[in-house]
Amino acid sequence: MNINMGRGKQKMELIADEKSRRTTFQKRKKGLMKKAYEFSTLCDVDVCIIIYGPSKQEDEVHTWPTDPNEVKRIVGKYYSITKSKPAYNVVNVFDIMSDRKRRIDADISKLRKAFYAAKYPTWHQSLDYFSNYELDLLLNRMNPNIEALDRYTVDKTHRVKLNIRNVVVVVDLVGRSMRAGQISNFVLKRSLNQSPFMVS
Amino acid sequence: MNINMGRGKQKMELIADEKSRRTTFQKRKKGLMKKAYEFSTLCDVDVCIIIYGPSKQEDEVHTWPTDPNEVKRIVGKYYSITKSKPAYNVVNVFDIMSDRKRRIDADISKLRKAFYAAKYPTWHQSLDYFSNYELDLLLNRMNPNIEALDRYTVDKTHRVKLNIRNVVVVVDLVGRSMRAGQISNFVLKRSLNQSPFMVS
DNA sequence: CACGCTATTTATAAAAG
DNA sequence: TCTTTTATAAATAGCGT
Repeated sequence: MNINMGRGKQKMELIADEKSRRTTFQKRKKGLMKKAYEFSTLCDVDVCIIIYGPSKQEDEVHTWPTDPNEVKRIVGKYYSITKSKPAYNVVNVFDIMSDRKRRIDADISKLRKAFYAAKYPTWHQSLDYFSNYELDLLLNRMNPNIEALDRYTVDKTHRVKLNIRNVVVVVDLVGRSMRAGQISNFVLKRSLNQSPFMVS
Repeated sequence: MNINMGRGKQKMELIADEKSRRTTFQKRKKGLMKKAYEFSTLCDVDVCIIIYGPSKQEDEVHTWPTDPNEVKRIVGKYYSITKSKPAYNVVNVFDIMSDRKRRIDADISKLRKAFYAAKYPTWHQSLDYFSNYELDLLLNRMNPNIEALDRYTVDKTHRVKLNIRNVVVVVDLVGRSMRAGQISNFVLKRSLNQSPFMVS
């Protein structure tokens, strides 16, 4: 056996050698994950780490926690915290929408039935968090029935309009029992690199 | 001086004593951040850490990188990677929308002018990333002029519809020169805990 | 390339100031 | 309560199998 030497401190800069860079990536990724786990356990705090592998492979993403739902939850919390304070001119939806609501109610009712009939009971839950990920799932679930749904909505004031340029529009017409101020929930998702898709 | 002892390994479980838990939180947070920095530097990878403080204070969120835009960028990447594969029935927007586009074009043109006149040049940039955070900023900027904008959109097919139940709808009518397939960009943001707001 | 090994450097729990 | 110190545990870079 040789005498080991030269494992000293290294400069804090990009590791030039690709081989050792990959090795270091693996080791330190593991270390970071472990630290996150310990930190979370010892102090009982929400921690989330997202790491991208050095390759261009899209599937090379590593997270802690592993569960995408947890990642989403923690990230969502971040967004709700860091968002700028709304400075809206608040309009009383209840009053202004009242007559429009009446006009739309009948249609909504039909739509709601149609949608429930389509058996997407998880939708409500999905909407409880702002989540690009979940909206995607939702969209995928909806898609087979969008045409049918659309037949109900064509030419209605509240219809789904369109999706252009990687902007996908989804309309939640389930309506949540249409309590005051709840006409319908519009959920739109803009995602990059997405195929053109349209609800006409 | 006393002889130091008892700094040994500790059980991997919640630290009962609040005082030392807080101390550990600070120390390990710092350590984790440092690790993330080193990792990112040595291996040139995107890393993002989000940590919530143990208190209930909403502003107790710590991230690495510190820059919210970086956090947003990295998180956005995560979403675009983990999203389920779209299984859309792709419709050729160019064809189907062509005549509707013609009808709408004139209005869009007016709207675009109105909007540019309102001097929100940053909007385009904002739209380059899916970002709850940025959409908030955008919405806040738009708000003072939404009424004016709305006057143009009332009763148009492409008007902003409404926001109910913490779902905020924003319409980008800038139109990006209305190239084929680009009617307009609809941007909707659903954010929790937000005041009722409506564009009627 | 995936594992061990070990010299060193780091991180950090607890004590001290 | 904060800051610094110190003993110990962990992490890990370079090497070998």
